[in-house]
Amino acid sequence: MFKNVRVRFAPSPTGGLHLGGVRTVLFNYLFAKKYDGQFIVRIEDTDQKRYVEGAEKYIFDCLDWCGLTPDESVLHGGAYGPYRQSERKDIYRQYAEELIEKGHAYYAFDTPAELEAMRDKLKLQGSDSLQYDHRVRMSMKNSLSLLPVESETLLNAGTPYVIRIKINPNEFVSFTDMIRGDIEFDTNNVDDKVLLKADGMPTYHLAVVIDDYLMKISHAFRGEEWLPSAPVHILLWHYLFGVDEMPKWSHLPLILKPDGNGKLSKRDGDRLGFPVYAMDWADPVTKDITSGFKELGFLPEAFINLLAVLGWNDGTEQKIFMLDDLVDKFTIEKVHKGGAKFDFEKAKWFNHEWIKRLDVANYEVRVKNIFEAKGIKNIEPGYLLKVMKLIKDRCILLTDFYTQGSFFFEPPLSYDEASVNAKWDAAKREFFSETAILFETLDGWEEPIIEAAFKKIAADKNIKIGELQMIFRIMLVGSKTGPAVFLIAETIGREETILRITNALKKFS
RNA sequence: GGCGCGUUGGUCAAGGGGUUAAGACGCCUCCCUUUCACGGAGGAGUCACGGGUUCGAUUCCCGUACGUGCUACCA
Repeated sequence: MFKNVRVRFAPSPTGGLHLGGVRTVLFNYLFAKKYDGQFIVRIEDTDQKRYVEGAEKYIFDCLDWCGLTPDESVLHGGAYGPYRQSERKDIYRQYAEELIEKGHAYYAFDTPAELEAMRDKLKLQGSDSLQYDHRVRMSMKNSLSLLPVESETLLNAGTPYVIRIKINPNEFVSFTDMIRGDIEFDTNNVDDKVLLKADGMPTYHLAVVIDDYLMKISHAFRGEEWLPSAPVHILLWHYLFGVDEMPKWSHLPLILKPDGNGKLSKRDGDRLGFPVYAMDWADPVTKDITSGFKELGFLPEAFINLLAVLGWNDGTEQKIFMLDDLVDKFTIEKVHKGGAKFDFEKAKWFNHEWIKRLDVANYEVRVKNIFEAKGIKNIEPGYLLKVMKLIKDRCILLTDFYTQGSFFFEPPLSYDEASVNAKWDAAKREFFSETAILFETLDGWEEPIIEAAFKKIAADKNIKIGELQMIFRIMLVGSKTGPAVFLIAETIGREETILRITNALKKFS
C-alpha cells in the first residue's frame, strides 16, 4: 500500500530519553517496519545552549536496548546525511534566503530588549496576543518596515538578525492528521516564527521541513504538543516544495502524570518513585542521576509493550505484544486522540508477565550481574538457570531475583524466630537432629525422596507435618517464603541442607 | 487571556443510535498451597454536564464545564 515509507525521529541530545520520547520512536519504527520503509533518526542539536555532551550516545544506547535500531542515522549511515542538524547549517540558510527572495520571509533586527518592550506594550494595551505577527511587524525593526537601503546597511554592518516567516493574515491553513482527521488554522493566530536564529542555526520549524523534504520523509509521528505549530510547517511546505511532497503527519497523544494532570515529567518520576527515562541518565553538569527502566530491572520487551499499549491497542483483548507482533498489528486508526496517564503498577505487571513468559536464558546475564553486584560471585551457570526457573514466577523486576533467590547461594542471615518459637519444643528439636543424621545416608537427593523421608520420620514421631515444614523452611530460607521447601533442599544440595539444619539447631532455643 | 486538542469505572481501555457497556491493571472475597508467590473462581466500580436530532442516545450535532498543549532566537 505504501511504498518507500520513511519516518523520522528527532531526539534532541539535551539529556535523557523519557517515556514519551521512546513511544514516539516506537510508533515511527512500527510504521516504518510495517510498510518496509526506512527508519531514520536525525539529531536535532540546533540549540547550542541546551546541548549536552554524551547525550547523543545515550540516545542510541537506549534505542539499542529497546531494539529499535535505526536504518539510517549518524551511527548507521545512509543516503541522506549528514544527520546532525548542526552539520547542515548551510542548507538551511540557503532555503531561508530563498524564502526571503520569494517574499515569504524577512530579516528582523530587533534586539531581545526591543522584543520584550513590544510584548510589554501589547500587554498594556490589553491585547489578546503577544505575538510578533502581521499586526505589529511594521512597527518593528525588520526588512519589511525598513527601507531596502536601511536593511542593506544594517546587514553589511554585521548587525545581528534573525529570519522570520511572513504569515499573511486572513487565510486558512488546513491539513489532514492521520490520527485526528482534518485540522484547520486561522493564520490570524499564527505568528511570524523565527526560522533562522542569530547564531545561524535553524529553528525546529525550518529544519523539520527542509530535512523532511531532503530526506524524502513520507510519514512522521510526533507529540501532540507540536500541533499548534503545524500551520507554520504547512505554510513552509507550500512556499518551498509544494504540499504534495509533504509527509503525512500523526500527532500522538501525550503521556500524562499519574496523579493530577499534565504532561509526565522527570520530576514526577522523582516525586512518585518511578523512572521516567529509558536508561539511567547522568547529567554531566549537575552530576544528577535520573533513574531508568533498564537499571530498575525492566526487560526491554516489557518496556516496549507497555509503551505500545499506552494510547494504542489492536482492538482485541490481547495485552502482551512483542516487537514483531506490534509491527504486524500496528494501525494508525487504533491510535488514541486523548492523553493517557502513566500507571507504574501496570508497568510492573507487564514486566512480571514478560519475566514469566520469556525463557530465563534471555536475561540470565543481567541477573548474574545483579547477583555479582550484591557480592555473590563465582556462580555456576547451570545452577543460576535452575534457580531462576524456580523463582521467576515471583519476580516482578529483574532485581527481585536477588531478593527472592539469595538463599540459594548463601545461608540465611537471620531467622523468623517469632514463627519458630511459637511451635518449637523438645520433640521438634529431636526430630530435626535425627533428620539431619538420616539425610546423610539418604539414598538419593531428589525432592520426592527427601519429602518421603521427612514425612516418614514425622509420622513415626507423630508430629504434625505442617509445623515441621514451616520450621524446615525457616531453617533453609530464614523466612516463610519461597518455592516448595523440599525442592529448595534438593536444589541447595544435601550437604548444605544438613549444614543449615545443624546451624539453625544451634540458634533455636 | 488567545488559539489548538481532548473527555467511557481509580487507571489503561473495547464498543458504538436499541448491548446484561468487553477486557486488563489496581482493590476486595474465596479456592489452591499447612509459606509467599504463581494459578483458578467470583465481587465492587463507568459513558462529564445541558440542550437538541430521533420512536430511542453513551454513541450524531450544538453549547457548557473540565483537562491539557502551544502562545521563546526550546524542541
